[in-house]
Parts: sequence; structure tokens; C-alpha cells
Amino acid sequence: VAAGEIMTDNEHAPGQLQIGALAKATGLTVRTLRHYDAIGLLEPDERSYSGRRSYSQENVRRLYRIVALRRLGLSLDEIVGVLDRDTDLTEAVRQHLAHVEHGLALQQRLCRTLTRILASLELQHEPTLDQFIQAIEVMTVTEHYYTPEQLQQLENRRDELGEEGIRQGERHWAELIEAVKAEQAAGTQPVEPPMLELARRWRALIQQFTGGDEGIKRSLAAIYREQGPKAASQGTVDPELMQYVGQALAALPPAE
Amino acid sequence: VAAGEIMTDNEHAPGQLQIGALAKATGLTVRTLRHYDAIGLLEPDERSYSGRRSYSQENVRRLYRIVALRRLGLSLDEIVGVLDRDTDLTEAVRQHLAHVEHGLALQQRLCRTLTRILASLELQHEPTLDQFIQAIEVMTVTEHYYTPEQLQQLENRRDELGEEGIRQGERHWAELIEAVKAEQAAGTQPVEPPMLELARRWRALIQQFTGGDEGIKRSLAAIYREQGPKAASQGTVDPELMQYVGQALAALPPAE
DNA sequence: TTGCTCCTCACGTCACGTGAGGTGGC
DNA sequence: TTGCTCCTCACGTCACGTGAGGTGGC
Repeated sequence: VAAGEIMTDNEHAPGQLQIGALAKATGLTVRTLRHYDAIGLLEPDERSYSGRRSYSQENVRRLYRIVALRRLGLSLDEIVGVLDRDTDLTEAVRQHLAHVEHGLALQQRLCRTLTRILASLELQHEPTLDQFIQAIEVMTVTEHYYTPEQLQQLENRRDELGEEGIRQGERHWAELIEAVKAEQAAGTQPVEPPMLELARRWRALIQQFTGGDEGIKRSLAAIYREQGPKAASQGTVDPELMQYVGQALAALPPAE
Repeated sequence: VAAGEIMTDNEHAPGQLQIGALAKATGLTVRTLRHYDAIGLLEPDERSYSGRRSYSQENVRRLYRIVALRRLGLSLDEIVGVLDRDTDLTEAVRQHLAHVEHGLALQQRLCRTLTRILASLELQHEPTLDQFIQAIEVMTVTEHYYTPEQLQQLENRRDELGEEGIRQGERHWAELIEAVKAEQAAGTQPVEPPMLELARRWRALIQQFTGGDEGIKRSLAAIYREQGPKAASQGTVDPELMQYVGQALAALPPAE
């Protein structure tokens, strides 16, 4: 036999590739190529008599396009659209970008939420599962009351304050609430001077939280109305205490 | 019959809820609750004689926890871990956050890539599918050669330059390449003064791209070596042209 | 009898991974 | 005969959505 006749299946048609060779060349798996065949995304040029897939150079070029588009995150279906049903490429990419950006925004919010949850988890000594769950519920319920812009504003203020500033604010609230509880336990009337002084501090802290923004004030008021003081105060104030403080606040002269 | 005996199935056990009522109360679908039952995440307290699910208050509390953890993006399996196999909550959240942040970083890179691809798509007059595909390939192949920090640096420089600066840079390159092609076509030798002048401009533009960073210079050189001039120049320079310029660059005196 | 709620299968989603079981080519 | 490559099913993934077909309670 002449040397030219000694050939592997691979070489029968020059430039044709078997599935394994193509997989190795592109870094894809054999399974992936079979999948692309099954859904009609990349059908091999021909089959050998024993049923083996044989890919032509044309197939290879198409595969490179597929891989490129996959890296952009397009779905196989969208790729079929671009390659075979002449979907406008620019338009497809534009839409895809919009989609990705949308998902990104959601992920970022989730990230911020998780970070805050984690911070409060680490702050609290022995956080009960229940306290934790409540923190999440409060966070998600209250977020529902603010517009995206307002949430952004609150977010910005937190950034301004920084880690330390936030902890300080939390300490101030905790101290104030303790002080109010003490007066309540001591039987102080809401309109007596000591409570009026605490109410002033209370109003100042709320002012600090809202930053004087009317929209945020209204949203906070809505949370009080519809979800009660516990939700509005992130679980720190119970209804009776709030009623007590409310009377003192009502007895205050209008804000200077 | 006494009035007390006239009851709906719903009221047989007070406080018990049928699946539809629970779904309505939580905003989940009936299907979802059945799914949670099927995987053992939330099994109803009991079944009525006709097989209807009956949820107790205890079930409801558990469901609220499930919903809260879902909002953080935990998988149902992770939730089972937290609720039943006392997985450490803080640890679970920490890991989940790390996971989300990782995905976020990938998404952000994808977003930047898409934005750039889109920008170049819009810049080019009649972008062929092939040109486009090549742009993606070039982008992904070359990105492989830079470290994350280097990519960040390049990203930063692009931000500094702004839209207009980038276009200007692209114009400069296009003009320079045209000028070199003209000299080549005119038969100018690489070492003749006109080409030496062009080579100086060439070196200056490269300097501008690398920002003088040695690491980026090395990465760019690696792309030339391993992927050829076409990839390194984002598809704008073919090998012969590069060789021609290369001779002129070699004939230049060392950079001032 | 008519609605309404509930029930149990069971397929589909997206892009493959991962065997099971078998055959052709050196 | 032994490896190696290749083949075709077919199940599993994640959290349900969506029918199909049927039954109990007012």
C-alpha cells in the first residue's frame, strides 16, 4: 500500500476534525459540542459511516463565533438568533447589557443588605435566630416604604457617617431608650421636665436619621402607622414605650 | 344541629390554615408551599381526612423564617441547614456574602466588556459580524494576559481619558497606521527619516497606552509574541506592516 | 348542580455534567 | 486482546410554573 493510503479516520477528509480534537482545540467539552449538535446550534458537516461527527473548517469558524458570543453572556437561543435569524447584533448586545445591568443593580442591593445584616450580627452579643430573622424582616419590610432615591440617600448618609459614626448613632439610641425606660419605670409623667428633655433628644436623633428630608420623614411616618413602632425602630421600641414617648413628644414646643 | 357544629374545614382546628390561606397571607404561591412540603422544608402540621394540608401557627412562624432567609438569597438547602441542622448563621451569611460578591465582580467585568463592545460597535460604520466577533475574541484573549491589577489600571486610564480622549487616541492610531502604509507603498526604507519620524510617533502612542508601566509593557510584549500583532493591536495591524514598523523602531536611538 | 379549593402526577426550564452500556479503529 | 475515541440514551441540576385530570365542601 502507498503511504498516502495509510490514514486515520481523522485524515480521511483533510481539515475535518473529530469531536475530541475540536473540543481540545476550543477548550470546550465533548458533551458541549454534542449538546450544540442536539439543539441545532452547531451541526457537524457530516457523519462517518460509523456515525462519528466530522467538523469542517466552516463548522470551526461558526464555533468560534458561538464561543465569542457566549463570553458576552448571550444565551444559546440568542446566539442562534444572531447567527441564523439575522437578529440585529447591536440591538441584541444593547438589550443584553440592559439586562445584565438590571441584575447587577439587584445584586448590589443584596450585597449591601448582606453586609449590613452581617455587621449587625457581629455587633450583637449572642444574636438569636429570632432576632436575626426579625432584623431581616424589618429591613425588607421597611425598604419597601422608601423610594429607590430615598434608599440611595440613606445609603449615602451611612457612607458619610462611616462605621464608627453608625455605631455611635446606635449607642446614642440605645442609651436614650434605656433612659426613657428608666423614667417610665420610675413613674415619671410624660409631660414632666426630665421626659421632655429626653423627648428633645429623641426628636434630634430622628432629625439626624431623616436628615431633615421631608420625603423620608413621611416614609418613616408611614412605617409607624402601618407596621408599628417595632418595625420603624428596627425592633428596639415596643408599642407601650412608643406611646409614652409619643406623649412627651406631643407636649414639646414646636421644633426650633 | 347546634350552631357550633356548622363549621368549615378551615375552622375545625382554630389557628390552623389551609394552603390557600397561608399562600395569600405570605404572598407565596400554593405551588411553592407544596414544593416546600415535598422537599421537607415545611411540612404541614397535619392533613385533613381528605388529604388537605393544615398549617399550624408553628408552621407559620417557620415559614416566616424561611421567607426571610430566602430574601437574603440563601438556597433552600442552606435554609434547611440553618433551621434544622444548626449551621452557624453568621458563618452561613458570611459565606453567602462572599459568594455574592464574587458573582458581582464577574458581572461588573462583563458589564464593562459589554459597554466597550457596544461603544466600538456604534463607532464603526457597518460593523461586520466578523469584525465584531474578532473584537470580542481580541478583548477576551488579551484580557487573559493582563493581571487583574493591570486591567484595573487600564480601566482607570480609560476613565481619565473619557469618551473623547479614547476616540482621539483611536484617531491618532488610525492616522499613523495610514501614514505608515503610505510610506510602505511608496517603497520608503524603514531607516529613512520619514519612517523614523513615524516610528517615534508610534513609540509615543505605545508609551501613552502603557502609561510607562513596565508590567503592562511586558504583558503587551507577550501578546505580540504569542498572539501576533493583529491581536495586540486589536485587529488593526497585519504582520507585514508590523515587521516594517519594527525595523524602523529598531533603528531609532534609545528613548529620550 | 355550580364554583371554589384542594389533591397528585408530571413535564418544562438552561446548559450542560455524569454515568450506563455499547461499538468501531489502532 | 488492550486502550482510546466515539456513540446514544437518560437522569440530575434549582425552585418552582404550568397544565392535566380528578375529588371534596358549600
